[in-house]
Amino acid sequence: MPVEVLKGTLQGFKTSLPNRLQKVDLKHLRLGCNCANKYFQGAVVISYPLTRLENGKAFFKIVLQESENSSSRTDTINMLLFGKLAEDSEKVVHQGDTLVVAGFSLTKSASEDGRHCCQLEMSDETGSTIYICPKSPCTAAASETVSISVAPKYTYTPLNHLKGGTVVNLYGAVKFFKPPYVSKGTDYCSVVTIVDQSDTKLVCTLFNANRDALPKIYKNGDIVRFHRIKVQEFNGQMQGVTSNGFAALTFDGTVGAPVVPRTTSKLFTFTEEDKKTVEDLRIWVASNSSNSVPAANLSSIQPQMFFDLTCQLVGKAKVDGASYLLKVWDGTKCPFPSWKVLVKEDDLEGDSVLINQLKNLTVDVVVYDNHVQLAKSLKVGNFIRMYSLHAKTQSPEGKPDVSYVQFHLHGGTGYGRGITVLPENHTDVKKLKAFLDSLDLRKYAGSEIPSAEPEDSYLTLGSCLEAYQELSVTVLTDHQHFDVTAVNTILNSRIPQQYRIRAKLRRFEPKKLHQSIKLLCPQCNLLQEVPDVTEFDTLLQASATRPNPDSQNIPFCESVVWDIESQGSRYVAVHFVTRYELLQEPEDSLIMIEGGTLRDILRLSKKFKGIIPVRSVEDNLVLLDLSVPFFWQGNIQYYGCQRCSDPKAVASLSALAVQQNASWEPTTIAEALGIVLLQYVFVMKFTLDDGTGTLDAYLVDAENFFQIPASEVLTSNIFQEDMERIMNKLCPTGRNPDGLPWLECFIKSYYVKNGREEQLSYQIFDTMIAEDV
DNA sequence: GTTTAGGGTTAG
Repeated sequence: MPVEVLKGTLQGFKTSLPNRLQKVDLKHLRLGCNCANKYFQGAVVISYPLTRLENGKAFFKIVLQESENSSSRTDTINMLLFGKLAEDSEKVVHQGDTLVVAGFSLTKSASEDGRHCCQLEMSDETGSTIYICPKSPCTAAASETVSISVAPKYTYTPLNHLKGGTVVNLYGAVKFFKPPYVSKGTDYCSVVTIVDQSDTKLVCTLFNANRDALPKIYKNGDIVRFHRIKVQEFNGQMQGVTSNGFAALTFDGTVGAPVVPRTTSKLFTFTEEDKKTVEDLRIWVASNSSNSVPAANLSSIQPQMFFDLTCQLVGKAKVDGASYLLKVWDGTKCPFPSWKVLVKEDDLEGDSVLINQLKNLTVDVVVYDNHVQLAKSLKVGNFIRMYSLHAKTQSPEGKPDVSYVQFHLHGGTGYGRGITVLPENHTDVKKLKAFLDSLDLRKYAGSEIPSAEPEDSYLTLGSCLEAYQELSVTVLTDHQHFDVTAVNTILNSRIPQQYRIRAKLRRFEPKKLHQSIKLLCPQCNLLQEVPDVTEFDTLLQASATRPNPDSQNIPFCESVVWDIESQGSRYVAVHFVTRYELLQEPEDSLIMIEGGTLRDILRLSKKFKGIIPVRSVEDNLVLLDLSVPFFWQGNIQYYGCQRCSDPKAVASLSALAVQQNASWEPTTIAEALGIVLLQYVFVMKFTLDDGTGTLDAYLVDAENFFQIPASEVLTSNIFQEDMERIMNKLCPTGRNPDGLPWLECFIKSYYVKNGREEQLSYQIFDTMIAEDV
C-alpha cells in the first residue's frame, strides 16, 4: 500500500510506526546517508501537475516544508515521484497536507532553486511509502492500525541451492572478474565469478548495452548483489546470465568499511538486512581469502610477474593501430630500468611539463588490441587500475645479467586483463592522491635540461627550448620531448635504448668523401662498397654474344642490331622499349642493350632516360649478373642485392610498358624485375663528446642527415662542395675543441654480433643538419 | 526479439 491517506491523527499514526523507523531532519539529510530506516515529515507547499517523462513514465513533483512556521526556502525540499506512485499520489495529495514518507532515495537536487541541496526520490518499485495526513482531516472514526512494509521483500538464494531455468536474487563475494569490455556483439560484457558461505562458485556472464549497468567491481573480494539473474546449466555447471531487469549493487569488501552500494541507478532498495548480509560476507571473505593476483606498486614488481596496478595517467599516445601507450605513475620508483616507448611528439597527449617532471617516476605501458579503444578514451589525470599487467623483463641475447622491464597489457581478456577508471571517491584513489601529493618531486627530477617551474607555461618552455637549440647545428626531426641524456649515462647502460644527446663532434671517419659512400640493402641490411664502374668493361664484354635474330622480336620493343665491323666482328643490339607501342623521345626512353661496352653504355645513358644491359638466353632477354649495375641513368648506376633479389625475365617489364603513367624510375623498374634495389648511403663514424664521455656513433643515411643524396654526391661538384662546407663547420681542422658547435642528435643503441660476442653500437637517427649550415 | 561469452595470460 504505497500511498495511504490517514484517517486518524498524525500523532496516533506515528506511534504505530515500527521502532526501526526514525525521523530524520532536513539538516541531517545528506548525500550518501543511509535512509533505509528513516522517515521524513513535511507539509506540501507546492504540488505540480502530473507529467510524463520521455519514456512515458509518470512524474509528479512536490515541494515539502519541514517546519510549519518557517517561510525560508532553505527549509524546503523537492520530492520527485515516479511511475504508479506518482499517479496514485497526485490524486490524493493537496497543498497543506502533511506527509510522512519512507523508503526514499536521496540524490543531488537537479534544480538550483535555493531549496535543500538534495531531493527525495520515490517510486513504488523501490518500496516507497507515503502517508498523507490531510489538512482538513476526514471525520471518520479512530485510526486503524497500519503496518508498513518499507521495501518489497527480496529473497536471496544461496549459491548451493541454484536450479537451472530460474531467475533469482543473489549475494556473493567476487572471486574473479573481467572488467566490462566491448563484446563482439552489441553489448558490454563482464564475467564475474562469485562465491558465498556455502563455498559454491558461480560464474556469471553479464551483458548490458550500458557499461554502468554492469557491476562496478574494482577488486576481488568486493561484494555484489544481483537482482533478477537467470540461472542456467552450461557444460554441466550452473551459470548466471543477465535477464530482463537485471540490477547489480557492488560494495567494497573490506571489513569495517562503510556499506555504501556502488550503482548508477537512482532507484534501489537497501535495507538493514542487506547491510547485515554484506557485513557477514565481508567477514567470511576475510577468513576464507585466497590470494590470487597480487596488487603491486611499481616499486614492488618482480620480473615476469602479472599484477594489478593502480595508478594515474600522465600521458598517452598512439603507437600503431594495434597498440597504445599509457604513461602512468603511482608515486613509487620501479626498481628496474624500464623501456621508454618512442612516439611522435605530436602524438603524445598530456602536460609536457608534467611529463618531463615525472619522467623518472612514470613507466610506459603498452596496451594491445582490444584494450586500445578503452585506452584512447581515458583522460590524462584519470586514476585507473590495470588488471593482469605483465612486467616482462628483457635481456639482450647472451646478456642475462643486464635486464630491463617492459610493461604490457596484452590483448584479450584472459585472467581479467583490462582497464577500469576508478572513481575519484574510491578509497584507493583517495589514498593514492594523498600519497602523490606528499611526494617531493625535486628528489626525482632529472637535471640535464633547464628545468621549468610548474607555473611556467608551455609556451615559455617551448621558447626556452628554442633558445637552447639555437646553438645546435642540427635539427631533431621528431621526438622533441625526449630529454638530453649524458654520454656517460649512455655508456653505463647495457640496455638497447634511444637517447637524445647534446655533444660536439671530436672527429669523424672516413676523411675522404668517396670512402663514406656505400651500398646498403634495405632488406638484409648488408653494406657493401660501391664498385668501380671501370671494372665492368670485361664483364659487359664477356656477355656480348652475337644477338640471336629469333629473339629480336620483343612485343614491347623496337629492336635494331648494329654490326660494328671496325672493331672486329662485334654486334650491338639495342631494344627501344615502346609505350603503347609507340617510341618516345630519347630523353624519355628506356632502352635495353646487348653487347655494349662500358663506353657505349655511358654514352647512351646520357642521351636516354635509362639503360638496362641484357643478354639473350635462348629466346629470352635476361639481366646480366647482379654484380654489375642492372640500371644506368645519367651518371648513376643502380645495383640489386645479390642475396635478396629474385630476378625475373625482362619480359616482365611489359606490364610497365602498357601503363600510361608508369615512369622509368629505378624503384619502379627494380620492382618489376624482382630486384631489391641497393641504396646509396653515407656511412660515417662520428666521435661525439659532451664533456662527460665520448662515444662513437654511426651515421647510415641516404639523404636525410646532410640533405644531400648519397647517390649523387660523387657525381656533383655542388654537392661535394656542400659536404665539405658542412663537415668543416661541424668539425673544423685544428680548432680549439671549446669552439666546436653543439650537435643535438638522436642515437639508438643496439647489439651487434662481433664474432661470438655481442657488442653495443650506436647509430644516429631522426636528426638532420640545420639548413643554415 | 537475438548476440555477445561461457574465467585460466602475450608471445608485441
